[in-house]
Amino acid sequence: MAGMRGIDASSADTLRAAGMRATRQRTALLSLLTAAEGPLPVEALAKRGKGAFDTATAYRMLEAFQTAGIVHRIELAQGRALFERAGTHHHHAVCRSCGRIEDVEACVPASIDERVRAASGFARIDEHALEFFGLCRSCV
Amino acid sequence: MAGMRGIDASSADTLRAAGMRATRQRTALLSLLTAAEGPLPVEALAKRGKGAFDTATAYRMLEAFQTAGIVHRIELAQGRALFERAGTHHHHAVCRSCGRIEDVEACVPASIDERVRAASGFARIDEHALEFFGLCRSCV
DNA sequence: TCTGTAATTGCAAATAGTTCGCATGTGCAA
DNA sequence: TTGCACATGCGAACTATTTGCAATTACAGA
Repeated sequence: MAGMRGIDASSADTLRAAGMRATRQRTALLSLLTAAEGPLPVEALAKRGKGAFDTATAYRMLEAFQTAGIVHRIELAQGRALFERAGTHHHHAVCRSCGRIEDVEACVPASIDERVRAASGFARIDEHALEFFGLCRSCV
Repeated sequence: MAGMRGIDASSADTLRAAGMRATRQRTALLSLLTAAEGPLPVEALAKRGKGAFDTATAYRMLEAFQTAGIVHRIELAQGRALFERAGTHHHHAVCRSCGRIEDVEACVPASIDERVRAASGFARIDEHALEFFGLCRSCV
């Protein structure tokens, strides 16, 4: 792997490919998101970042990532946004008791976006989110 | 309509049927929600309530309504919760530009909740939410 | 490789939505 | 009609997120 400058090389490349500067903070944040096992709140990202970036900066970076389409923001926890690396289309199951979030493969027919567009007053529908709520095994 | 004590009679009945006191504030809030054309933030409910109830109280009432299953809370606007009268199962289309929210009839097959439960680590799935994102006609 | 410059960051202060404590008020069962 | 547990209003406290601004830094071009 000649030329690899570390585990963050691909994150830096992704950033530059998206037209944004590959700063130390952004590279660290994107690496964390890529390695994450699920959606995380900024608080958790900051903790995992071990001081590599400031919280306010994290929010700014995440907004930029969102705009670039490399990160998704979801609002499942009450009052706190969660962020996850974009790429694989999937949905979530949320435990009402402990808040645990699990990725879910199940999805709606691909044609549904178009069907909704036609039936609604919308000019275009380019994304959908599907969430399931219930109780995980640990919460009986 | 003998015996009807006003337009809020049914709201009061709904409250008592749910085992909660039919206070002036609760009756007013539930009437507003029932008459609403879509999900509303607490701010809008308070404004429509014209001083009939306090904002802090509105949050408390809405939490009680949620627990009783007569109101749904959704998190579509960034940072502010929206509330709507429960009853008809439906979903939402959200305009990324102006934030407009429209009800949508489209849904997933009824069997999907069970399928997700079986495939996931969840003991039970009793609800799902489906949101569509795009641009409404007014936002081109 | 060095440099200029515009983009980015850190810190601290400001917002905004939501929640809480507590004294007062009130629905409703008896 | 009355008692009292439950509800409400007010203000203060919280929490997540955003913003202003000066200092720092990535990286295109020399």
